[in-house]
Amino acid sequence: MRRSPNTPLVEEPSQLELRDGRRARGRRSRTAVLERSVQMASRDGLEGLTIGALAADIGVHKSSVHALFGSKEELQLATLAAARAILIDQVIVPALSSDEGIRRLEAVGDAWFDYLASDVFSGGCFLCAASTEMDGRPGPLRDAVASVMREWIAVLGANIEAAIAADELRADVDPAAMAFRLNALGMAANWQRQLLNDLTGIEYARSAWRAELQGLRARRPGRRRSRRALRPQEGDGTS
Amino acid sequence: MRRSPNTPLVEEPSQLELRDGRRARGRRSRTAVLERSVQMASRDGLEGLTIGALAADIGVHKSSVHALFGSKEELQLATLAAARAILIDQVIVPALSSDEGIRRLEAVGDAWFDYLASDVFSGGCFLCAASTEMDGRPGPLRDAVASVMREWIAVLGANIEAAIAADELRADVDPAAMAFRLNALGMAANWQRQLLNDLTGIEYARSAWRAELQGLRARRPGRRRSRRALRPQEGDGTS
DNA sequence: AACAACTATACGGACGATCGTCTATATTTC
DNA sequence: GAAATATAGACGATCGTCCGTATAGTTGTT
Repeated sequence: MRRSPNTPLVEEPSQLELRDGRRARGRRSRTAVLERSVQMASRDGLEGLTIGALAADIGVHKSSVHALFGSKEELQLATLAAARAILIDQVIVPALSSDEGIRRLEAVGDAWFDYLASDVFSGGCFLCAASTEMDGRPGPLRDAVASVMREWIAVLGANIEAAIAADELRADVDPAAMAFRLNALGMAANWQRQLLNDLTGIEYARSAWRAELQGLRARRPGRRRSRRALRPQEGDGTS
Repeated sequence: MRRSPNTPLVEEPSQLELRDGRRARGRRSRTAVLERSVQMASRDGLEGLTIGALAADIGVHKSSVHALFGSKEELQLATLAAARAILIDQVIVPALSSDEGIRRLEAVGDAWFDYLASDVFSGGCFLCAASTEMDGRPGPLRDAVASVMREWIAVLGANIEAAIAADELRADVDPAAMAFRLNALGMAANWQRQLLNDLTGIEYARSAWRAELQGLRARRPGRRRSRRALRPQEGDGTS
């Protein structure tokens, strides 16, 4: 496919455009590239992402893609940022309508597992893949991945703390430990779905996520349950 | 470093040699290559593993390494097999001295977390990395990774079933779901240790692993506990 | 025991393909 | 006019693979 020099890579402006200092045409082209690069990177990894294959996929010259981002590392960082935006849109934003604390943790879990079961990324959870891919080598890309994951863990931890403060969770719950366990469920669910083509892991994780929230309820539980003193549920996660 | 043509890549025979149909000299050389390739692949991934870099690391010509395995894919498969052998040696074998069921699950957990905290692989748990790396693309390599992981899950599941049969775990425990949760703890522990350089995840996982085994004890618990009816412990994993 | 035939290694060098990057140039946009 | 965008083409580096050749190790024959 040959195009006359300097027609834009996309015609229609996307709704995902970020307001940076650059011009509108390039912004749209960058967004269009990133929409493909997140998919490719979710399958082949951030390192397996190549400018040539990406350009061929879009139908554009290699140097055009390169020029838009300046270097491969910048492309990788932009791809990571785009994936983060998608994750926030898919998992965090839907949960913001629920009250902070237990309810939002439930909502985040629901949204996360829906997202893991969906095909938002053709190669599975982008950040799960990027985490294990980048964890061995130093550099700004690894730091960026770690930063995003810290954000995610912090969201879980903050809501656990809020739940404790609101007496929705027992006071002796360690927020960091509980956030670790909740996060572990999603990562393993993504692993089982992607590698073994098995969706039951997501259901196991859903059950275990609920059990974790139910099992550690404080003596005075939230609105939903009886006001009488309640023994903590044991919850083995098998529905 | 120049070597006269056809001196073996290693002088001393290793104790890890497999008895295949090939000659002894090449077998030793292959083993020597694999000792390095598992380390490189644990850092850079199975796909990031390159014959050239591997040969340079050992101090051998590129074509020598290639000839020993025939193709890069064969090298990758052999590297995976070598990593599997190391994992078995580090995690499974030490637990075989414990009785099947709860005791072996405890032993496997201990060995696994010791292994995850160690530097057996410089890039972290080989199979955790290979799982998320390969899960997007079809082929024999992905199948091999999936096969090894199925083995691992099956080991957990078999011991959970044995524990149920021996009344060490409650009869209503779903073995597959519990194996999923146990596996999730290790994968997340490896993730936190490698990406965030934080060993506390391993301690969270240890506690949660113990809590999982303790919390789902059957009414008639094992030798260690009182014979009186015992309420299942709730166990939030915070020590 | 000696020798030849043969196979498995190991090396050196080359192949085409693809990688990221750079330069030059044309066009659009501000 | 200046800055940004897009194309075309080339660069050296590295990728996996292959070929030719030399040697070591084994096997078979005498």
